[in-house]
Amino acid sequence: MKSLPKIYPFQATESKIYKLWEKSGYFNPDNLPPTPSGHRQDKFCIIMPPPNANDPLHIGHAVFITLEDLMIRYNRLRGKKTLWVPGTDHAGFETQVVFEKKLEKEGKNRFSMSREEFYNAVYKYTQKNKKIVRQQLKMMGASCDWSREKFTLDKDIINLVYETFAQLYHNDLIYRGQRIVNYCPKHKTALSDLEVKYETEEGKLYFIKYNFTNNSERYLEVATTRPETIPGDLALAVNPKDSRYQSIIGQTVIEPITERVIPVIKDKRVEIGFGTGVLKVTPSHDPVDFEIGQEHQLGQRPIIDLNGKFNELAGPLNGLSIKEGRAKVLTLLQDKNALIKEESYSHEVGHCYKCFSVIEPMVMDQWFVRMTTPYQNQKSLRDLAWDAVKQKQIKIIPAKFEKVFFHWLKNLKDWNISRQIFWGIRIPVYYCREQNNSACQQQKGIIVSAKKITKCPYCGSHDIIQDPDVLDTWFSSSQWPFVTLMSNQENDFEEFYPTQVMETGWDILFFWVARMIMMGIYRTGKIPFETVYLHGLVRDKDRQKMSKSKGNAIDPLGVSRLYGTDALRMSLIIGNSAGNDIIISEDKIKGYRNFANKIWNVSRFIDLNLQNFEPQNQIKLTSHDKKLLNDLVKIEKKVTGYLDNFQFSLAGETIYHYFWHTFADKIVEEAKIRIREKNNDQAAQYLLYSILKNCLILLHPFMPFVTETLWQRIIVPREPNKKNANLLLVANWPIE
RNA sequence: GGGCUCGUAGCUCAGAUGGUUAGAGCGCUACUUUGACAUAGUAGAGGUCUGCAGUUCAAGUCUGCACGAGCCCACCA
Repeated sequence: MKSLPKIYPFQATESKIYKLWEKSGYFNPDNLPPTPSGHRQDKFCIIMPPPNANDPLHIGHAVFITLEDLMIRYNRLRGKKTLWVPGTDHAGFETQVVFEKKLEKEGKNRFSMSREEFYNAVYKYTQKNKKIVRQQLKMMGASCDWSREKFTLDKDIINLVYETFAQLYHNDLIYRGQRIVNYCPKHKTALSDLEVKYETEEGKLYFIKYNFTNNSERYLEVATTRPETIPGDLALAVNPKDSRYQSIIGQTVIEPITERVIPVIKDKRVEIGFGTGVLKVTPSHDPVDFEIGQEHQLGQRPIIDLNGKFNELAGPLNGLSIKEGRAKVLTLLQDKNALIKEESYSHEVGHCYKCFSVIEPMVMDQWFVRMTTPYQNQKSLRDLAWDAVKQKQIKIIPAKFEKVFFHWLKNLKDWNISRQIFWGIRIPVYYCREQNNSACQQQKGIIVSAKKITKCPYCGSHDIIQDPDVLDTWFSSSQWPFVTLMSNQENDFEEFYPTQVMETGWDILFFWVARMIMMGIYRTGKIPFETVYLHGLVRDKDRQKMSKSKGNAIDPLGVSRLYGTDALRMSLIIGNSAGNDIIISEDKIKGYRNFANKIWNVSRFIDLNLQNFEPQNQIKLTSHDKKLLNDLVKIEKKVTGYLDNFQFSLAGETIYHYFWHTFADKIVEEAKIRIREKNNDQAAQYLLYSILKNCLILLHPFMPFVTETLWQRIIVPREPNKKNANLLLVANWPIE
């Protein structure tokens, strides 16, 4: 047999090894061979957080692939029936934004094509990306079951999502309402509260005169940051406890721009200490004002349209942009001598998390999920999630995020799930415009239907239209654990739900994890997963978040081609503890490439020194040898303990350190002398062989390619008759 | 305005429930091409674990305060 090359040739072996695994069928839990102790009884299932099918994978994906594959491989070696379900996400808004940018470059936009054309073009685009993502996952060594791959727009997935929508609607947990929502004027869609990012901005606080109607000499002074919304004012408000203003409650003033008469009301939401203690109430363009308006039945006066321009109700501002409108209002106020003063003022302004446009609060008809309302003698969705974590049915790692989780739930408001975009799952609702019988009127003409319909099921009218909006991506994602299992093999849901681990980034704890817990329990009565493991974000040497636009991103494929996938994986595991951001650099990856080479060369040396060695032979070991083997058992126990506790970095460091500085530096060096002095010392050979074999198993979840390559080369030919020994992928973990 | 986290070697970070001379990678210095590996080996330099006070037989690890850094949430217009 030809000896191994001096340097680990990862380029030449990785894809071959992956094919070998795929061909075995062992990624599929149904095909896994039995273990020495018999049947694989315990289950271990992870549902992959589906990467967005709108771009190739980046280094952040490499983190989750590595950690999840590590857990899956470890548990497979431990003899569990393991399932890792892969999939991709259509990522509604995100993908639409990416695609629109692409269109922009080509000089087009989404309004220059029909809704259907747009949808089809994006669909094609995501299909292309799905293929790329699949290739990349394979390259990273992901041992997921491709026969169960899912896409969030698969028909069966959509149907299940629609079922949930209908169920929520019938439980009165979903409602349509005219409410004030976060509106991005650039993308022309509403966003959920989570999609608004607040940032401190230096602005101005303007103090403005509102004259009383009964006495033009007297006026109220109002402080505002947004004078351009004055034409939308429907009242002024003061705090009922504010002694300064008791006498003027109930009087009327003149709004200074369009000179309408508006009342002065009292409301506890007004802070006595802020500005002058008088608030201008603009119910159509401010969330607090909206609430005040509702309570005092002030009605609505929208002066800004969906393009972010003022309309005719804004009087002299008609047709202007918001910025222009503000300038105009200020000149008008000055002309009227109504602007008392300006103060500089820094405050938090909401921005679209994608394009950073200033969010315009707008009153729109939208679909909401009730988060804090109990239903049918059940707890609210919020409380379902709250209790599951509180009662430790679900454990969050690291635990510090449990606090964050509860804090978020505490302040939760209803969830806006409708988006005014084209790409995504269309809301399964139709409106009957005739409503020509009482049954239909009772439903307010709202028909929730998963199937496309052409006539109203209540009154038979053909004058129906489908709701134009699509669902927030996170609405479908929140159901991912059970819809993936329900739509796969017949028994998957019964067998694998609840899953064992949900591994994802801490940045989507609210977006995704919290909502998965709510929806999972709501729909199935069971928690979706037992443990949530949150990894950190990948940052560069200077702690900057990696991104393509910053140009500091490490391309996982690039480094994997340069240094090997195993090196990349190891560098993403070591130094990466739950919840903490992970910093990687090319130097670090190089270091683990060197380690892969170390493993290779120790194996190469052993391979060259195993003449006449039969692993089956009875061998008399020295007491020193026995001690060394016993030390190895200690290491095995330590690594196992760390892995069971999700301390992957410590597990990796332990085996790394043992392999290099104990096995290679000491044990191999000592054995080298014995083998040289006593021709082919059988005990020394046995020692090296068995330690190497166990180390390959221990290292396999971390560095699957190099270990499997060596297993095929060194172990398999020497133990040809052993069942299941043909693939390291399904070998047996050295300790129970 | 509320909440959370962090401050350990030149750099980037580990150090669970407090317990022997505080660890890793990279970097640095000197020597070594010796038949597994120079993607290496041997030897070594480098830390009063931000500061102060406290709890304890014992603190990087727990408590309080101070200083410094970062993050999240939030309707004071």
